[in-house]
Amino acid sequence: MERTPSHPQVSQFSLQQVLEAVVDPVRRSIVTQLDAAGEDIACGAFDISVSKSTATHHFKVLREAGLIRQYYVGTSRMNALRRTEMDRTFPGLLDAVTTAQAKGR
Amino acid sequence: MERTPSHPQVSQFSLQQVLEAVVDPVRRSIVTQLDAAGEDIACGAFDISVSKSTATHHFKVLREAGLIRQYYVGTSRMNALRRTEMDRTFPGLLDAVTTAQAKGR
DNA sequence: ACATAAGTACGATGGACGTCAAACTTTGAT
DNA sequence: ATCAAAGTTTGACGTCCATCGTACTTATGT
Repeated sequence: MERTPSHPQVSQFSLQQVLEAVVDPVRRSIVTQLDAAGEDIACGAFDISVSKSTATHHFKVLREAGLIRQYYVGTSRMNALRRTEMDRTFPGLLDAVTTAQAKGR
Repeated sequence: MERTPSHPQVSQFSLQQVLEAVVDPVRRSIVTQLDAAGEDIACGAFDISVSKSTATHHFKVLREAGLIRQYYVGTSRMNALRRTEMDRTFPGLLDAVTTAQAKGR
């Protein structure tokens, strides 16, 4: 188990990767829940409808796209939305997604 | 050949469909070129690197997502960006995509 | 009428991706 | 020491999708 997962730097963010991340409904739901909560959430505390191994996969995709930051607290892996950095790189993108999601689209 | 293709109404736009449309590099390039041109462009006048049949497929996906409007002029099929309607439905989304694209991400 | 131009329609194909189960690792609690 | 909790890793599987070539349609020009 890799205890210190690697995160991309802001300079490495790519639109392609971010779009590929948020195009999946499960991953978009994760982002939305993180955004709505306003605080970090453990992997197991999300309301998602897939198996644990699939969830791990989704978190990895989100992390590698730069959308979330992950760190361990005991056996739990916490997830933080990298909002500021995303907003700086792709202004309006995250807002557009979370807003549309909140409106039921 | 269907001469009057159907376009979705604004009320039918879905974030999922729009994201699925713009996640493809070729389709995103089409949107970007349309946005940059500021005028309608015929299918054949785009700078794309796929075959004609594949291009047709991409235009169809964009049309069904509500991103473009298509109409015939002679044998040419013109494409118009549905900017206003998109902006009203998903504020900031199109801007975020085209801006990031223009900045080379 | 005939030829050309511009797309469309229809399979077929190959690769990518979401999904899961099973086995494993690490940490914390009893 | 043991056990349970929380994720990870690996491999496999099915499906979806971007792509293409070929054949077809419609309109324009000669």
